[in-house]
Amino acid sequence: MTPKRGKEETHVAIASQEVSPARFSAQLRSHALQTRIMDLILDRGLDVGDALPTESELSAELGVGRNTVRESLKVLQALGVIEIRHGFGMFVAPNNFSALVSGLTFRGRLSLRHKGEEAMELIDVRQALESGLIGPAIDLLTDEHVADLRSTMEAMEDAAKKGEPLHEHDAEFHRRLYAPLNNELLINLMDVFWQVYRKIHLAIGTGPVNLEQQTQDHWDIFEAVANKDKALASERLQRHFDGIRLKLKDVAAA
Amino acid sequence: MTPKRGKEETHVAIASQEVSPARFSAQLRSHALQTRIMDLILDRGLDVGDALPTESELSAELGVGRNTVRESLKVLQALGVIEIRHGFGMFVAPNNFSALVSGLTFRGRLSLRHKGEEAMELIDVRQALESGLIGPAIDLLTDEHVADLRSTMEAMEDAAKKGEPLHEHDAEFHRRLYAPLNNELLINLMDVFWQVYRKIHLAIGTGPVNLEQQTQDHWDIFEAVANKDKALASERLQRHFDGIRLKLKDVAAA
DNA sequence: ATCTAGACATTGGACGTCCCATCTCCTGTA
DNA sequence: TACAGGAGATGGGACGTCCAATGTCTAGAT
Repeated sequence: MTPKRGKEETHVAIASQEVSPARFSAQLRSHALQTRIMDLILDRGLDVGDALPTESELSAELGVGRNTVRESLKVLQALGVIEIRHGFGMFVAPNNFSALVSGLTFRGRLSLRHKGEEAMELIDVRQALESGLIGPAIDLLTDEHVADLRSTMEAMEDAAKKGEPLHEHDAEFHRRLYAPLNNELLINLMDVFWQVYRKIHLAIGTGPVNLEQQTQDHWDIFEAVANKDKALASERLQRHFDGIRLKLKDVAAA
Repeated sequence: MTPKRGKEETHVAIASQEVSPARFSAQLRSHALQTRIMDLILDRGLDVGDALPTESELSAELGVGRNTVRESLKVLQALGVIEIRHGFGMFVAPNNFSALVSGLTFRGRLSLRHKGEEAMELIDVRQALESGLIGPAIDLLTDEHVADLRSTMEAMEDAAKKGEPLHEHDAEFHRRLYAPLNNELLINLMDVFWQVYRKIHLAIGTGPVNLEQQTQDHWDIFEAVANKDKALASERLQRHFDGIRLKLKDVAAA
């Protein structure tokens, strides 16, 4: 007999955060193991780039099977905590949020099947972050930063003239826009959002792209930033994202 | 390029952005497996709450061992993609960013050993997000939202008078502040940041807390929001985070 | 007829073992 | 001196086995 799963009456109330008295050990044990490994790293004073004990050593020290510890290690790798190199060892990873990309992308694609709400939410957050932080960034802007931005824009323009895709330059532009803030977390976050947005876009198929318009938008933003006109820069960024939002809506409708 | 942080020891140069041609299969195979599972979910049209195939079925369908598929499943669980319930099955998880908390917390604690920079960066991002988004939130604020906020504040005041910790009310206040935006991603993100901040704070030991002052800060913010005074609300939020930042610095110094 | 306790099937959790893949480092040879 | 190849170590993966948790179903009592 094949009990058809998954199409039954919706199992409601999955994952309510309340303390469901039932599954205490279920979820928590593996999580506890992950925590123990992270604590071990912190306790031993390991720093970024330092090597962790081998899988076997960890298995012995933590008193769990190697397969079990491997599962936790994979999770830690996915969370960007450690880096695993086949045949060499495991190391404390540098800051790296790329792990979040896949999870968020999945969410986005899942929601796109319905109304694409979540993809819009992503744009909203990006818009708030970028247009809100451009002011503080301009405060800290140096000539060097402006020069970097200009060279990025020139590269983007070159690519546009050649008809090449400019997403890499686009990402680089936004990244450098906030470099003055010297906030790695922010840069990583925005990078993640950017990549997720792009992956979702790829998954649903990109509409027609207007390379010249896209380049001009960025030049306009650059101009406002170079002139240290915070209000104008913020407004143009706002517009920039409005445009992205509209385009996404169009594509989703098709 | 991510800005280089301080120490540059000469041992293993791992994790450089270079695409080491060797590490293709190593890192990518497990990642590919995760992607295959996510694609399988999307292809079959599974939605939040629907059941996935069992571990054995997945193992057979994907042509990999059960242990291997389990590692990927654990990763997907950690990324908040699926929910695993012992003895029952695996299900597509609802939006849930709590998975990111542990990874970010680890990062924060790791950085606190040096200069606590990363914890500060976290505050910066929160500050930018909250003070930047309070305006749009006020635009969409209804009387009901205000009532919710007021009741949260009253609960906080009660707790303060009893000398109880108010972190839960604190979190609730900030959550409800942005409820009008109806942006789940944002709420989840801010929740994550809040929890990470709290965990880091716990880990390094909380300094003396002034319950009355804390409550008053929130009342001030509430007042500005209830009066729909965007500028004042934004400024008071800004100051609120400035206070948090100072306190964190004090604790880290001790 | 209804309710409850316990058996049962299903499913994930943990572990051990074996072998393969890949990396680094060292050694030997040209 | 330089290059190639092997040795050793380490992670990657696959089964197989047993354990534990959970939901369901049935038999018995009331």
